[in-house]
Amino acid sequence: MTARATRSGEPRDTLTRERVLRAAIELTDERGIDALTMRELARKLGVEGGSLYYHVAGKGDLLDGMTDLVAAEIEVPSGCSDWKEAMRRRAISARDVFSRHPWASAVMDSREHSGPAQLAYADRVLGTLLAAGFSPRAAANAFLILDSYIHGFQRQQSSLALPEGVETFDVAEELLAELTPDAYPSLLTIAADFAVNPHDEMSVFDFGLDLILDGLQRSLESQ
Amino acid sequence: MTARATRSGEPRDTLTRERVLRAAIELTDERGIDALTMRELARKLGVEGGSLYYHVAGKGDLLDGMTDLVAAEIEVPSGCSDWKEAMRRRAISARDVFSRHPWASAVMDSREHSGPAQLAYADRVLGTLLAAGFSPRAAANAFLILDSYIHGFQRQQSSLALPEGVETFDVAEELLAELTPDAYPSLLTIAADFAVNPHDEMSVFDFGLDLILDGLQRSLESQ
DNA sequence: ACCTGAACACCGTTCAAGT
DNA sequence: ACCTGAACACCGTTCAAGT
Repeated sequence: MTARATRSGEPRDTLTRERVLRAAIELTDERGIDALTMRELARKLGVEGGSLYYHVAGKGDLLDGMTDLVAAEIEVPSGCSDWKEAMRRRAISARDVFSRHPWASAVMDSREHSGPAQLAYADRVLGTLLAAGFSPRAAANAFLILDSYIHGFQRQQSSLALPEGVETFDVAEELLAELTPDAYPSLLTIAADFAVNPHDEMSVFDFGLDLILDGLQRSLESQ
Repeated sequence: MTARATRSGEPRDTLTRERVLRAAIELTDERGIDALTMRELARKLGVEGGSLYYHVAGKGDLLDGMTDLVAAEIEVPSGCSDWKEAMRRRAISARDVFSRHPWASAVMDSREHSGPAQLAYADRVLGTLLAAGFSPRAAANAFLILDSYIHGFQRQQSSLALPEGVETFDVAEELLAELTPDAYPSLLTIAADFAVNPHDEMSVFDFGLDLILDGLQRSLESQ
């Protein structure tokens, strides 16, 4: 089980910044951001805590490197004539990436430095919008609005992350059970509805996304 | 300057959960979430670190209490016949509150427990939407979409929080200066535009908000 | 060049002991 | 009932010393 248990055939040679970042992402995906500790990461790599500082400037640099690798996973279709379809696909790709790495959105927002993959991502998104006829200002606005929605949705999803087997209406009922009955009538109505027909968050995301894309298209046409 | 310098006239008597939470909010507003330490908070209150545990269950409970007090600051207009205007006002109120407490949005999303003020907030928002004719499902969706946008926008704003006197286009130019010239052509175009006419984030927020509200209205009418 | 092992300052939390 | 003071296990980071 220990990382030292490696046969001599493997490329066990030495650590790499890349290998450190990959291991950190794996660790954080599996056990959450609080479990990401320099010592714990070192243990996973079969090395001592201080050794990591040879490949990474510090924990901040580690987090920056992790988020940039995650950003590289987001696909931005190019050569797609329809800007709306391109933006929809990259939004859905971003949502999928962030649901694979639920910590990434929060870490991105807490750090200020953008790596090359994040810059390339922004460049391609903005390029698509500019090519579609958005003014520089309008393109920047559209990017900001879309990303606010994508990140905000992800943040609420990951904070609502439920243990296996627990359904949303269980939580809703439990929540309401511990409160005085008539204190929150509207919440009760919503919870009751959730208990009857379960909720599909995916389709809600798509609904809101199309709503924003339609609005952006309208503003583009009346520009 | 020390909290002990209090004349005997003041109600110096004893600590309260309320006073602990208020001091924690003040400390975090002034010096950021990393500066919020049990020991530092205790020092601000003229008390020892361990004493706080008499008024607060732990740091998690402290954060929950803080966010609930912040949530209580958000105004949700009631008795307003126009749901759209009510939602616009509460969104702008939320944005103002979150810009006074830039740490609050991230902390809310990282914690799972909602306090009474947060529940009351949700109840009033949902109540407004239900009264306007939204189905329970549609009201829940609209709430989720609007809050995703509000929180996501705030998160990007606070991560871009600039030191006093630094302008957005300074940052853009500095960013691009350290890169190979032609690597990010679209980013360059945007940065150049920002350098000419500075950006007003407030109006961008309003633009995106109205865009979403209009879309929700359309979906309500065709329901 | 890469890693160890020990140290430093700091953190959240607990708890006997004081008043 | 409320607070102190010291302890515990943990954290990020540094650095001489090893190979």
